[in-house]
Amino acid sequence: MYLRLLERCEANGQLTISSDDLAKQGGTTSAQVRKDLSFFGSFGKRGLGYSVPELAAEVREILGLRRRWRVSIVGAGKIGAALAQYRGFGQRGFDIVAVYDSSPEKIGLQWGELTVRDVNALDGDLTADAPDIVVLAIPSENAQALVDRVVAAGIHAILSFVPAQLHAPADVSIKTVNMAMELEGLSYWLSNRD
Amino acid sequence: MYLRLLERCEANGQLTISSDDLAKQGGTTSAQVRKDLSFFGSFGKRGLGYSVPELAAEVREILGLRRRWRVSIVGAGKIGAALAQYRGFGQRGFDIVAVYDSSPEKIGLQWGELTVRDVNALDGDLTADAPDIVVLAIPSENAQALVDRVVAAGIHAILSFVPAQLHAPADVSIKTVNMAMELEGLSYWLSNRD
DNA sequence: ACATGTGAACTGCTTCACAGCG
DNA sequence: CGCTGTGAAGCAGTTCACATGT
Repeated sequence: MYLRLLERCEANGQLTISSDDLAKQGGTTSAQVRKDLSFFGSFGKRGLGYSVPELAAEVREILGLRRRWRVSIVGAGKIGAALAQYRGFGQRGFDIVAVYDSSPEKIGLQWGELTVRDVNALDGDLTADAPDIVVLAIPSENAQALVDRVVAAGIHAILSFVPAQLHAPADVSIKTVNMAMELEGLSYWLSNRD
Repeated sequence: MYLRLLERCEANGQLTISSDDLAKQGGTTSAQVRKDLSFFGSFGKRGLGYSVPELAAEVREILGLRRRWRVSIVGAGKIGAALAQYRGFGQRGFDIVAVYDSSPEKIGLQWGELTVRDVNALDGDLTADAPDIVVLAIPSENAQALVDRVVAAGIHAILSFVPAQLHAPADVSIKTVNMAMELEGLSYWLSNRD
């Protein structure tokens, strides 16, 4: 979140920013901002605040965004398509290098630079020309089996859009995006607001 | 998450489940499960565990899912399309009642039951035939202005796919789904794993 | 014997408040 | 003087451990 705020400041040509400003824009408190950042180092100048470009560079460094990351998408359905064609990822350092599907109707489709590949080619690709991150945009049924395959191939980072609980060893990070769960959170909010 | 696990148990015809089972499936601990549930009431039977259908009903009640919710989507781009055409929401109690866009090429398109409407009609629709939840799937530039309009019309729940920090009064809940942020989290994980 | 519900202990995160430095 | 960096205090969420009920 800090990186997003800082990039907007960079775009505006703002050179310096205080923890209080960052807090207001991010919806937190200045103490929170200072504690968050101080976990990683002392980036500010007393009496002045933080240098916007310097702090942005530090945050990028912390997040590991000095390099680019290779991302493969499994599942060429609606979500897979939306992700594959979204420009924003490239801008943020994530290159989509392959898309896979199991359906004969999808395999071979040309999506811009990408050709939808047969998911049977996945295991081979994962060892020959491995991505860093695998995105899962497939139905729940096959999801755990696919996680197992991907983990076996040595992948350590998965972004899942599957509405089910997936399991993996501790050295693999699975981030799950579940829109139904977000909506249920709003349902709870609406029901208990007075 | 509990609701998802319980629904799978229901589908399997499992009648009863222990906090320990729920914990294993959900990746937490049995104490965690019991504390979570006990916040809302005493749903279990000592020596037995929880009745799957009873607990599922309780969780649905807690989440406010005894009724259905009306959802409007603003933005008929890739994400808006994926959401509008996704079957899963209807199954979980969320009915998509309208889709809006500003582009003349999109307005009037027929998406299944839905016709893409002019976003200028939004403010009128929000008062005449208000949805409960508004989903934002539009570019960052216009997002805050749209939040303001939606809030002014009395909406209290927003699900945003906009990669920017949005602000609203305390009586409005904004849930943000930001895929770039999830990928950055994975980047951090990959960079700091050893 | 089994598994819940819950005070008590513990852990980690947030907020406070101020010394220290530009 | 302004704003950071940080111990200390405060708060919230998690884990422990056991009394309690079936």
